[in-house]
Amino acid sequence: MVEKVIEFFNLRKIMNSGQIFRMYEDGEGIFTVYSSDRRLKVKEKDGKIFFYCSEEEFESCWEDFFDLKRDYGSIVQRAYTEPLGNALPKGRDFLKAACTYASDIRILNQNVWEMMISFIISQQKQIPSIRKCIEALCERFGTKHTEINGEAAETWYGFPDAGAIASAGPEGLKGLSLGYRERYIYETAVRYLSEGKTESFYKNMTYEQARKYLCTFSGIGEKVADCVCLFGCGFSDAFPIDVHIKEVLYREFFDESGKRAPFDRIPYSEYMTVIDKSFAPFSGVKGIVQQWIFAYELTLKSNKRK
DNA sequence: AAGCAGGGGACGT
DNA sequence: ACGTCCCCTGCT
Repeated sequence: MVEKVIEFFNLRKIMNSGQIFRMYEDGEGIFTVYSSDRRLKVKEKDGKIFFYCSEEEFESCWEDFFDLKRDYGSIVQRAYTEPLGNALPKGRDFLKAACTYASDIRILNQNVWEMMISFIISQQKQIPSIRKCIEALCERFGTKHTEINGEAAETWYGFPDAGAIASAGPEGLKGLSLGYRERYIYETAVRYLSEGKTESFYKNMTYEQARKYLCTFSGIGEKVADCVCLFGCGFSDAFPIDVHIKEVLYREFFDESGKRAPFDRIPYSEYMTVIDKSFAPFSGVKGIVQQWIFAYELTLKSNKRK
């Protein structure tokens, strides 16, 4: 077991931040995280974090997975001190509030292949349904793991590799509630397999190259590519733009001259321009700002519903 | 109770 | 720049 005191780290908020789907809270402050064929239990108690793994596994895997080597404090400080690229005072206040709420969310460094499939599944779906689909996919195609911890033996499944999905054939994904995404997943698996690239292939490209390359896979468009870049490839400048982000940017960061069309009918590229301008002080870590804004906007919405 | 709208999009004339 | 795609969920 590894015990740490970690600033800017909140497991529950990370679990609910939409960047990871295979993470569960089993009891008060006790979480299980799945990634590829690994599983980790983590506990938060009295300001300490307990990682239930060896020192060696922590250093070689989970420390990077949870992005613990990054100095989040300096990024947070920028949110309060640096002027924003645009002149809208409203946007600046919103960013500060978002940072105050969400600065303890880390951007995870997850498996690239797992991110590709997970975010292909995510399109036009809500989070609980995404979780169910991914879990079903793991049960059907993933490696079965059986561990005996003391008296209790429990079974869990790893995330399937491309070969397991490809060899099932084009009809192999039926019955998993994937809908039109079945074809995307199958085709992406076949191509990923045939190319035989490893994670480092994606991570060693520039962000722009990786993004463009990912978009050539079936079922991966700009938004999904940005999710893979940010949560998988380690490109912390990637800024996925979904409907929620569009709504916030439109409301808080657009000047009136940019508002001729409804927010959901303005193209991705125009939002990218606004982001580059508004968040220039965060160049290199724009994706972290995205996560603050996204998480804060979701809580605003869920509070409004009550 | 059946029917509708919408969901962290991608793709195609 | 538009409609269409599958499937689920929540609402009525």
